[in-house]
Amino acid sequence: MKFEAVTIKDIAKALGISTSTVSRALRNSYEISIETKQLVLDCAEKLNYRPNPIALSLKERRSRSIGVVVCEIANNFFSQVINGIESIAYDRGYNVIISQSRESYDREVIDLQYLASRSVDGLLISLSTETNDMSHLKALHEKGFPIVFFDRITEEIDTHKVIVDNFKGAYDATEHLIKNGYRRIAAVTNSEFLSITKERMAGYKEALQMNGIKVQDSLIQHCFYGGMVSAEIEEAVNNLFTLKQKPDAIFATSDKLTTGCMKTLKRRGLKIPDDIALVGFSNTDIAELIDPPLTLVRQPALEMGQAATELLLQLIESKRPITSFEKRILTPELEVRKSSIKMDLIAL
Amino acid sequence: MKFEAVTIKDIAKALGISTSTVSRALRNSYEISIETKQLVLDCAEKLNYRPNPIALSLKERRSRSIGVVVCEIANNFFSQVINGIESIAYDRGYNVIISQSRESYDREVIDLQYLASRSVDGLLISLSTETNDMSHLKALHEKGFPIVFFDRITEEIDTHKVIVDNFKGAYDATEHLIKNGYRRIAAVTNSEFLSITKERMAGYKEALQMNGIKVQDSLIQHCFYGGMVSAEIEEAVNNLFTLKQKPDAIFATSDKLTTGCMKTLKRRGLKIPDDIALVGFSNTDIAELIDPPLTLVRQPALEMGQAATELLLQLIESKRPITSFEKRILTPELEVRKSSIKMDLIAL
DNA sequence: TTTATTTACGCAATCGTTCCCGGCATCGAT
DNA sequence: ATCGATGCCGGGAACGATTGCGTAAATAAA
Repeated sequence: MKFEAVTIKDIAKALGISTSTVSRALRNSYEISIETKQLVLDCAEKLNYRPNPIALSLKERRSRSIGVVVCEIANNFFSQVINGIESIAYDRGYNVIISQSRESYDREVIDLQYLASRSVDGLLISLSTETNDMSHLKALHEKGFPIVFFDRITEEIDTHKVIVDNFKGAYDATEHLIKNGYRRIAAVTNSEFLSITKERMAGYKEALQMNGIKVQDSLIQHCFYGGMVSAEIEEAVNNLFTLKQKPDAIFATSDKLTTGCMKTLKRRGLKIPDDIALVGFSNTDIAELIDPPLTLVRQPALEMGQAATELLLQLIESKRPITSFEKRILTPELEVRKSSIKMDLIAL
Repeated sequence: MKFEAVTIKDIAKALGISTSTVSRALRNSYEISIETKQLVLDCAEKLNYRPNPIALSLKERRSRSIGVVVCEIANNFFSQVINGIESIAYDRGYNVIISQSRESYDREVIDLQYLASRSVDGLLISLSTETNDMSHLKALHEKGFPIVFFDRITEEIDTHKVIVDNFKGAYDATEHLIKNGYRRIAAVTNSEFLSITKERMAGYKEALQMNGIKVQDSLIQHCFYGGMVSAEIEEAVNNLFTLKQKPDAIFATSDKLTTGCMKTLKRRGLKIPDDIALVGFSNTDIAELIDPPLTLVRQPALEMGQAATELLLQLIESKRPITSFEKRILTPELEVRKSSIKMDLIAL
């Protein structure tokens, strides 16, 4: 099924002039008389002419589209980020092409090749959990291909980055638990490769230490696929509850881990927050509907998408190579609800 | 910032042969000797050659990309649909370009123009709530541009469509409420223009009538923007509770409306399901965590995205114009939880 | 040996658009 | 009347890749 479209040739033929003249008339060149311009404009309107962006892309060697690689679209945080990306890109006349790595390194490499082989002008990426080797990204970056990292970044590549203050988010969450009387605070977290894991765990540990609580490795459970495999979370929670000294609170470091933990805890018949408290990173919009209402660290996802896109377009549209890069750090928000506050404390 | 890329010309020059030979060697044509092929392949590998999809698009008059228009990405249902779309498109070598109409007709028209001006080979669309006039879509469709509707469809255009059995979903939900002793069942629903609204309301009404309950217009509240404006839901619920005879159950017809209703009911201090029951269409993955666990009609969103994409690619890749179209109807699932079952009934 | 056939490659057009370059009028100035 | 300037427009190359056609050399068939 092809569908024919009007080109400048059609206009040229209809008017008995050359394509150069048509092109110039449409671009409002000073070299074309007003009468001819009007003729061309009217004819273009009549034939419903639309310039062919592909021909333009070939000529200008830019596609006016940007690639986005995230691990998963159907995720509160990432879909909100994409929302932000799309809003800026749209305003600036760029298409957004989205790929999911599904937390797979191989898939990420393939996605990148696909996107980068000149079909996109730049790339926004949040690394997959499996990604440990950055050579695929380095190769692109060294060729001068514009890349902006967001959320899950790497220090190995020097370019713009947008993250939230993960340290602070985790610190605040952990401190909040401590202030509410919890002492044996477990962490259910992502792959240790991920930047967000390192940053959040650093915040968690710092909060414990600042409050005179010793960090215990047995209380830290890593879920390599961040809860994409639900058995992972099950196992993590299991490990925690077979400890001699069980935890009295859990800090979960991602959306899926947080809700996954809650599901597991409930299935075990545990009362939150009395048997165990729960705080986690999440961008759900129904935290208040959950039983009990969920205390969470919310990330400004929309803003993150917007900031990353602005920085990327800046790279793309800059005349000269940019050598000085920015790491933009947004502030997460701790939203306190009942999942982290013991009932007897409320009674006081 | 441009970044230079390797073309077949570079290979040709390096090897001292013509671009035709390079092209044919790369496509493994029988006209090229094995030795030359090997030479070209090695050189391409060495220079890290990647074919330019844009040049190909121009030549073949197809972009190998499809456009998607939904009202909102950051929505459980749509992000799962997109997931399905992306999975099929990816396998078949197509890019996915996503646009959000944000429930605006104007924006939908602009998005469409943007996508359709030959940068995409076909279109997947779920109509915006404001869309009443289909002329923008008809114009494209009549030119032979491949379009597949999903979720929010129109009867005015004859092409492939994928929906769920909205009638059944609503019927089952309503009947379920009736069987659990509810009689004054209100409906909080979307714009009356939308196909899904019509279908779901028909199922709702039929279930009432089949059970000898009269349909009361005062119990039907339309939220034009489907809860994107939260005041809308507030007002709808308000209207219901200022009735002389208040409802004892609410059936909400979309994700946002369902959670929105629940928020509003909770803020009013109403106990669900004792004061009022709640059932709604939703694709949330944390229904079991909600207080009370939410009874919902779940749509096979992933499958819908996959089916729509398969049908679209079928249209795109067909040699001859297709004249016979399919309406694929998937089956929604009623997931019963506590939000729709009175406690005293449970006790029995 | 001559002719026919195959092998292996190059030339050039094509996709839609832009833009450099060149050229023909027309007009004013000399 | 001649020259230069200006206004207005067309020809054609280019972007990167594919492909029909032409053709030289090598081989096979006569």
